[in-house]
Amino acid sequence: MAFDTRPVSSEIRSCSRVAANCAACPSSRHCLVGGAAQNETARWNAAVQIQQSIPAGKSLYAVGDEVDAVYTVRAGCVKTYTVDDEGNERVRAFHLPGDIVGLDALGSGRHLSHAVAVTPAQICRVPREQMRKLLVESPTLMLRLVDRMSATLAAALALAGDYTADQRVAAFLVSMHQKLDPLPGAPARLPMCRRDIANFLRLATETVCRVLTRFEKQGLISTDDRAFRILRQDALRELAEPVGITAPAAPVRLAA
Amino acid sequence: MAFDTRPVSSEIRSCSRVAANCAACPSSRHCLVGGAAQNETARWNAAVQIQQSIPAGKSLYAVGDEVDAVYTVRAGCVKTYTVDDEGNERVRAFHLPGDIVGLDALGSGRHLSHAVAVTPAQICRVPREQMRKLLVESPTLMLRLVDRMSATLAAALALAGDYTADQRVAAFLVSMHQKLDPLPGAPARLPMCRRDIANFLRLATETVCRVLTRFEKQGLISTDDRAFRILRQDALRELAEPVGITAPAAPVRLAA
DNA sequence: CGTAAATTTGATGGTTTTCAAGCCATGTGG
DNA sequence: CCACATGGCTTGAAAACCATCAAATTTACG
Repeated sequence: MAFDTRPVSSEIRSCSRVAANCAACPSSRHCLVGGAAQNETARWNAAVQIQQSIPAGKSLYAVGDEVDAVYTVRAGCVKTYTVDDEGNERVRAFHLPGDIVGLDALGSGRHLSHAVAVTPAQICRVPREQMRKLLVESPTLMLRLVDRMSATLAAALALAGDYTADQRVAAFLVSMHQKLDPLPGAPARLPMCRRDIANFLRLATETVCRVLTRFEKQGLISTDDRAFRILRQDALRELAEPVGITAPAAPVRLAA
Repeated sequence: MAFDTRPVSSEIRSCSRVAANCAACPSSRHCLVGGAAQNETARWNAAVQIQQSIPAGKSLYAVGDEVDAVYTVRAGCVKTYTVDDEGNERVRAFHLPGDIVGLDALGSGRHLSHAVAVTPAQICRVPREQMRKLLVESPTLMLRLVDRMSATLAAALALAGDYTADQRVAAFLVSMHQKLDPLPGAPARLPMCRRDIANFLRLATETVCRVLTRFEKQGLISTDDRAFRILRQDALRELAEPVGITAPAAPVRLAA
């Protein structure tokens, strides 16, 4: 059991269930509604039923569960994974603030993966029907969603190629740094343990570890436990480029 | 590269039309319409505009081409592949009799991959609009199509995992033997060269070669150039099982 | 029949995994 | 407060596995 007992923000500890308030949400700039017009934010806000604090290690849903809602991550980190015939866990994705969890099975109606909080997390719950209605009413949201889903698929397929450990780890660092979006000068802190990173990248834990130490020795990054800074973004991006999971530096453009 | 990749599609459109006759097609049992009711076969037959022989190495379409039709393979083998930034070819799939080629981009309207005949091939051309109409009119066809597409996606994702060369080759042999479906006692003959197999499986050509030789020494298969027999299906399937690209022995069952 | 391509085999090297051990922080019970 | 256990992280040594390089042999085809 991977409980993470680091101190968390008072915000997360205090509220278990509160009324949604997207306009004041600190993660809005990462969220699907971020930058949406006033009335759309309001509509979204009305659809979001519940904000809930999830302790680290707790499951949001399991394989086979009926899909009755999708979730957006407001704070913390949620991982989704599958389990094969032999019981081996296989991390499919890490979901950070603004990401949507639970879209994998909107078609079949039943979840194809497990979702577990990696760190204490705050999530917003959007009932399935509300979500569907929102998307029909708002072309902008729909476009954003399609954009995200295709990006997710591309990221999943990107890991399919036969890349070196260096390329995978570099791509992971760049991608994570981008998503974590730390304040200028501040380090980014990875929410997940090395084992999960390795599993996600299809590498041995030791390999991830060794690559990180080498990157640090080469002056590409600096690390301190789970926190890291990118010292030479150009070199790291060049390494990561063939993997192609890194979005361009500019924020995702949306179709008009 | 000895392949003549000049596009053939204009030739296909302009050449004299051969009347399709699905009822008499030797590949019907592999085809989407195989086993369909009489009237559905007739509808499909009416939609199929052209049967055309394609010489080995000729291109059906290229990346960026407008999607104006889908094709079904009647005989021979067609491979689809993408080309990355560095010009490296990457085989996505081999299409055998009954398979549908060109579905990759029904949404975007432009092909995302190249399609080339690996051997002399016979293909049937179904214009896009006809295809769409057929699917709307025939729920059975639609179900069959969805079934095939999900199987294709599963196969693509299966190769994403980190499997050993033995597992990959075993899975390939089992899968191909199943699709080639040789007469009892007869060997199956692979239509594609070792290089394409290796590319598809993300292995070096020499590795594929060595694994095949070893499999033969171990008595799992017998080979003669591109032809092969499976001598110990159980052992081969056990090897291939983690990859999971092999359908169950029974034919695919369709919802009523 | 001869050339080019495809296939096969051998030798070598690099990358990654595996096995093993040590370090460090955290938590528990005496 | 200390001894001890635990789990995550790191490092080292060895082996497995596969790619690469090189060359021999076979096959395809004009």
